[in-house]
Amino acid sequence: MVQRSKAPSITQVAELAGVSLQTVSNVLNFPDRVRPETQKKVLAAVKTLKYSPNAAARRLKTAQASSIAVRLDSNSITDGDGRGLYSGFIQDEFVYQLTVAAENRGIRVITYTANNPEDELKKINLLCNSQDIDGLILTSTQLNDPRIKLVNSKGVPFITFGRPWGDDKMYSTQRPWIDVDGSFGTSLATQKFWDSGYRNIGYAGWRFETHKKSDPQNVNEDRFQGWLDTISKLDKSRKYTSGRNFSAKNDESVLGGRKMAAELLEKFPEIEVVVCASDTLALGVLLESGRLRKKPLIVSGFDNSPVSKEFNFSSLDQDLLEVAHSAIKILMGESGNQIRHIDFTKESTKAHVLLRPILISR
Amino acid sequence: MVQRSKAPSITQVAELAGVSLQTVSNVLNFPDRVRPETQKKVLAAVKTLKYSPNAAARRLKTAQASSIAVRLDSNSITDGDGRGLYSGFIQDEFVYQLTVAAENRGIRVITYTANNPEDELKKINLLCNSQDIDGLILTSTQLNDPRIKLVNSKGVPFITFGRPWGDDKMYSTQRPWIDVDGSFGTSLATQKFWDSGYRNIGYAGWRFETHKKSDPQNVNEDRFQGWLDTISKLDKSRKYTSGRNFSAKNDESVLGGRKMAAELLEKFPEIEVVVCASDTLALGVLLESGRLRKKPLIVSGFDNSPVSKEFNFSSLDQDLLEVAHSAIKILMGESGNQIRHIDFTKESTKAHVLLRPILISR
DNA sequence: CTGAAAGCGCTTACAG
DNA sequence: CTGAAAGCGCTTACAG
Repeated sequence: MVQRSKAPSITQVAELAGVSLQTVSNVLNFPDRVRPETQKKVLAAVKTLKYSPNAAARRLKTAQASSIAVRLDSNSITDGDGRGLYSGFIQDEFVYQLTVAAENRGIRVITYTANNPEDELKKINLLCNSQDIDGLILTSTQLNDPRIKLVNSKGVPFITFGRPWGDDKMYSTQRPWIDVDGSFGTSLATQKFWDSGYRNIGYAGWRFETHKKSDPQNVNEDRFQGWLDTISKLDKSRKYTSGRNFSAKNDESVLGGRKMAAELLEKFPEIEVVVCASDTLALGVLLESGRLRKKPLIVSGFDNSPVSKEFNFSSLDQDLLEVAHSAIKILMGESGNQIRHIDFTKESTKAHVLLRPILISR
Repeated sequence: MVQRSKAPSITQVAELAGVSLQTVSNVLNFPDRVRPETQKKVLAAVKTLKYSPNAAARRLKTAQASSIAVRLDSNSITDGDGRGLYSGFIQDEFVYQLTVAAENRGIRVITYTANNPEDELKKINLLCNSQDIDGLILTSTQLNDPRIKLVNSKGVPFITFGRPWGDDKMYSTQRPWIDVDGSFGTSLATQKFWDSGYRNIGYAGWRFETHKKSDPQNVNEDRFQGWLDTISKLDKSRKYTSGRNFSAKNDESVLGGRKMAAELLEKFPEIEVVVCASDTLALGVLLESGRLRKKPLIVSGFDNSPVSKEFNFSSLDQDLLEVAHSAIKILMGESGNQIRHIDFTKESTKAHVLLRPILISR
């Protein structure tokens, strides 16, 4: 069995190149300080020895972990309530793209898991205290999220993927976030269907509580609002103000979609198209309407997941590579390789990024 | 803005506790060496200061990264060919469970990505040379996988999730792996359906080339073989030897499943049940047979993904937590917190673990 | 059981 | 442009 060979150190590179440690370090970190011939010698030695700097030593000296952490969740559903066909699609794809974006800046991504919120606080605490990370990605944030308080107390830069709905400080630079504009998405789908000549465009989404605030207070409401505002504006012949016409709400499951299709077809037989809050719901509407009628309803979904591709319906695509790049920018600024507290008042980087989904027509 | 507070060091703990560094280190790493009263003092100081050892310093000194790496793939399909409804389910769930299992042993999981095989070699090379990891998880291995050669040359312990099909050294301790027994799975489903009284049990799977070797040479063939062997044994009334009776092969897509349902129903109208190679294929068979007949065919899928739950059909479940635990054992042995080269001839840990899926009946 | 000291492999002021 | 030296925060033989 091959034993792990002791990796070459900077000392060996210096010896082989016939220069001092300092020079080797300079060639690697500040090439400008060293004249070309010396650089060449050093680089040749680096190549010969297949040298890479020892990351632990560098981290110790620079006090920079050059790492960020992100939580991973299980996609295996344990209980009975539906979570759709591919609940983790966005999260998993985001983590993938985050790793891509981080690699581009020389940053490592460390994953962690949590059984419950307290467990997560412990894990984050350890990650920060051991100085394993100098930045954190938070997903699915709650109102008054205790994780934010913790991370702030540690002075570790963070960013949330998803707006902190309902938080007073939603637009404070203390609460940087990146999100995809759901309302814009459903509006876009509605408009496109209208432009294609359809006039009876319904909506199938998730349940939410009504309240008196003027702005949407969660994702469910946000996506619904995009459809409602747009169809109300386009179609003056009906009153959509109650929000009940042509729209239905149910669980995130194929069955939920099926139920809504049945409901909508019964109440509004003239309906032609249904804008849906998710690909799972869209599939439910598609299948059930195909069963009840000869010709299924036209549907659009959300996330452009494999489901929408396999069943060939339109869907709103979130550009997760761009989401990930934006997240990294908020942690590191426009360039450079350090995770740091960005001064959003002085730099061009924005603390809040709302990306627009695009409609993939099928 | 809260600046990142300088974390407490072992020196400060020692001062507060009124002991030497050495003693603090001992309390943390070898508690037995220190008497209880001293331990108490030290632990109190640790708590007061919220001290965690600096991971970089520990790594530098011990020359152990206490980290493993695993590749992440995108689940977003770029080209036209079907990859099913949830191609990444097993991989993503495995990475999640791997993180859980690693955390239990104090090991970090680092993710990386690769655009192509050469890129992956570069990434692995860097990870090893910078001593960021001391163990590696490899998925989707190829015949004569160059990654294995590379990692072996670095002397970094590794394990593959998935058997190295066709490799001469498949059962060598130089090639440790963990896998799920697909053949056993489809056999199990076939047997259960038979026991329930069904007699006309077909199979819908992926395409593969036939060859002259006696053993299956890939996953596709392995899953097919489980059905064929079992049904041949149970049903002496027919000849299944050609492997063509009651079985069909196609792409991993809903459409592929649909095509096979149509084909099987036409050729064998008496067919009642179809054992499928995946949940995606099972859904295709379910939907198409429901369209062609009043009563859809009974199907079973593979992976117990959300698809099988949403559409309520039976599926073969891989216990990925156990897969992950086995992977960690192969890298670290039965206990302890070091990633190392296990001497499989001397320890009870096995270099090859083939887990049995269980049938979730719905 | 406890302490003083060396050293892991880097980076970085500082001096030349 | 280059070199000798200090020090990051640990762990670990070694001496008491």
